[in-house]
Amino acid sequence: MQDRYDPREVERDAQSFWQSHRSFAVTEDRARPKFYCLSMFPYPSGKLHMGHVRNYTIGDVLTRYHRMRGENVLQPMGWDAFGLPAENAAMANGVPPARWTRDNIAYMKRQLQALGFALDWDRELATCDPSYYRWNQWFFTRLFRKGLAYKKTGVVNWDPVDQTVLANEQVIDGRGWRTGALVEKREIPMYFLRITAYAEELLAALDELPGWPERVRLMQKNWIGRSEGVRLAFPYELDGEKKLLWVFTTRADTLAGATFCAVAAEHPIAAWAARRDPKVAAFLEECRRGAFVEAELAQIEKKGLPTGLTCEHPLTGEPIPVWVANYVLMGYGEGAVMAVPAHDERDFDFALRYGLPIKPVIRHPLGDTVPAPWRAEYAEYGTCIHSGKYDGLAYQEAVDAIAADLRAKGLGEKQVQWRLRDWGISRQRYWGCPVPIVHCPACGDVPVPDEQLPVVLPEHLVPDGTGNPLAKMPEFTSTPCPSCGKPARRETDTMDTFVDSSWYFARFACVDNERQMVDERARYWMPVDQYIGGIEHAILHLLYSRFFQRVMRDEKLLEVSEPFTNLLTQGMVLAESFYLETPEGRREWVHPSEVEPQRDAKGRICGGIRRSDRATLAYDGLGTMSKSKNNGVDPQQLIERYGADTARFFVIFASPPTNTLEWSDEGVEGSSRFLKRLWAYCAKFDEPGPIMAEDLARATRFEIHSVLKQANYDLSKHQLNTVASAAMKMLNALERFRGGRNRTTEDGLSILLRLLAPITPHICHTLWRELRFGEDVMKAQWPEPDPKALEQDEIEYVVQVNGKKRGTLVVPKALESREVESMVRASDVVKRYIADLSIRKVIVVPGRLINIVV
RNA sequence: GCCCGGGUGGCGAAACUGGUAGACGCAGGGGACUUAAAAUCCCCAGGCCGCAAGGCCAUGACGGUUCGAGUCCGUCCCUGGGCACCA
Repeated sequence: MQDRYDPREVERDAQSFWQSHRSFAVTEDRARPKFYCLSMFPYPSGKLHMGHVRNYTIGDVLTRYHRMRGENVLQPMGWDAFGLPAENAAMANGVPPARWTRDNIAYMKRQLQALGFALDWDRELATCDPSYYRWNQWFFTRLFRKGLAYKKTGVVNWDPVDQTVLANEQVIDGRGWRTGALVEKREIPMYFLRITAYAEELLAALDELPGWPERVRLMQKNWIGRSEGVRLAFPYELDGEKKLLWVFTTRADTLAGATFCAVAAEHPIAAWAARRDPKVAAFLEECRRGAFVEAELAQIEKKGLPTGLTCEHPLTGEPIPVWVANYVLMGYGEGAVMAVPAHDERDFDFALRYGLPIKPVIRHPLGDTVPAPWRAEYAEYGTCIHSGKYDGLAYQEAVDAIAADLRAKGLGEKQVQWRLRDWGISRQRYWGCPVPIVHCPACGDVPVPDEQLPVVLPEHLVPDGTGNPLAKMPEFTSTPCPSCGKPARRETDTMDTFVDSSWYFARFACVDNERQMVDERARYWMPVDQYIGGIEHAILHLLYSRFFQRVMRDEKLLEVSEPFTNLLTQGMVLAESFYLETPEGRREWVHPSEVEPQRDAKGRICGGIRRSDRATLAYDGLGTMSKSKNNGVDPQQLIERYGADTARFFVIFASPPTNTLEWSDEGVEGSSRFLKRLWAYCAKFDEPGPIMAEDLARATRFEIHSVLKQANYDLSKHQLNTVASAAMKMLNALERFRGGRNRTTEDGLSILLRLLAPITPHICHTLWRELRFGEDVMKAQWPEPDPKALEQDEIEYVVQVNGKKRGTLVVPKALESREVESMVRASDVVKRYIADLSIRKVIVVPGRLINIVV
């Protein structure tokens, strides 16, 4: 065996062993428990980033651990290959997205292979392959026929110069990223998936996902957002016609305090008002150019105008003015609200601003009045006042009574409202899965029949930023209607890439099936037993996948309802970012490795200096590594310099998987040092050494097995950083005894190598063979601590006086608490710290600690 | 703004779900080896006071519960993620 650790050689040998033995190819095997371990597939952006390395190393550690436990483990890999960056790259370089994407896949695949992941590459898939996306299309047409996919208008960002739809990401400060033009909202027809039909089930089932982090379940719960309330109507008359303005409220108990109503800018009443009043029209125009994403919408100044319409209070018949306000969302509830300024903060601000009446109707903790400024107590539940017959009622009683009365008048009823909206999947973009619909002047929207699928996306096009190139391609758009055969137009919208990623995990089971979306094998492998991916996907991707899984279940394609039994959400890899503001106001992002950070008095980074030219840079804080901010650390250099095992060990050791990881290059060196030390220890393992004294052997054995016990516990909790620490502790324990193979060191080293094998598989593979422990460490049995090695005759108690540590006491193991107590009363510690004070109480925590209260 | 996390030495972290705060590492200091350096090995190391024994202070801040709080409760500060067309 070589003296020097050469990762390149070790990794090449191990990888070729796995390849020639087809070590990671798996098939259905009902004799063993199956374990489907999946990491979120990457978008092929060019090269792996640290987040990928972290994600896939965590997944690989769990995969190999479960394999060594004798389970039938599937770990596949694929590519989330459609998406916007490919179009951007195409525009920048004039290369078709297809070629850019496939080149990236080839490069990133080599990187994944270099990292030695135990992947079954036979199952590789890319969502941009027709063999994959045809099943998106097939499934869509089934949903369309069932009404679970449907068409309605939706709002998009419109760049009036490029005449194109922009993604939210492409809108910067309200302007198009390429043209700088003010972006407008535009309503266009789109296809939606009826996820709201599953809202109730998606919510209820969260309680039966013990393998998911509590916080993810909570986020999903809040996202789905079930609220119980009352849908009620304010009658009004328009052009001699009686009409109803419907609103939804969770606070029907405050109805008597409603002093005005407010409608969203997109509400029909707002449109009506705009036709009569140019000021309203201008306001709507302003809203149309205003914020689009919810985060901005929630922070804009609350503004509004009277529509000129007055309706009746449904209880009192009093006149209630109707306003249009920019804080009312068309997408939630009825697109209109009743405003109760006394008990709702937004309504309160709005009423103050426009001098609208504020009428308190709830007795809150601060009293019966609501003087400005706003206090959170005003919104609390309390008993009704100034509410006529409802006075004195508590929240629920009031809601029940009011709902019943409204119902009797036909002006309202209790309703469950969801925050969740249907999923708009149409994208006016080229590089995606074509929506399989043909528009026929005679037959309407006709789904493409199964035998004509897939609708193949032409791959040679290069988008130019002015709309979808498919729309300019008659060979694509002109097609006979599948229903009547007359000339018709093919839909050019493509699907949201979240559709692709909502079921790929099932397809890995049967990538080669050309006849079916999924088959028997998918029913064997599903659900995914362990899913691993970034916390940033906690809501959308995971919710869409849960929805898809249920629809597939209802289509009798799969049996289970939940796609992912256990979920590990890894923390993001963060890095600092710095930029130089150019004279034109653009930001030129400078890579952190080229920056000397500058710190303020508190030691916080507040800016930076570029090393090359001493330019002063602005600091943009810590954030996720991204191309746009030029702050990514390229793992390739790490792998080339230190080898895959060091890179793997480091990302596992640096931080627990769920923590965010603030990247720093220091520390990698230590991981490399540990592997070199391990190698050096093993290289001398067979050299003769001194005879090991019995008590040293016993102590070493105790150390190894107790560390192993803890490591196994940590593994079960997925706390992998301490498993890496455990391996280091084991090597430290073995090194205290220098050289020589004996029963103790052999036992210890074989445990160490097996414990470490999932993290650094290459070096462990080689050492396992070199030291003749066996043929393949991956086939070795997972180590369990020997209870005999853990036995101890004596226990060391910590002795505290009034909760402060004052000493220790070694006590024979078998003693009862009472006996321990009398021993401690006679001990030096008591003599020294207590002297003549009287002992009030002695608390003995068995096996651990004694606290004397004086 | 709303929803969900996190905050422990100079740095990454650990602490068996209320019981010895800082395991294991990184960076640092000292030493050995070397002509020298690198590599490797050994030792030291939370802060303050003290020659030492030892004492006091310390888990973002301030309160609370408890014999005992990094851990539980309350308020506040800082910070990361998500907010539906980035993936």
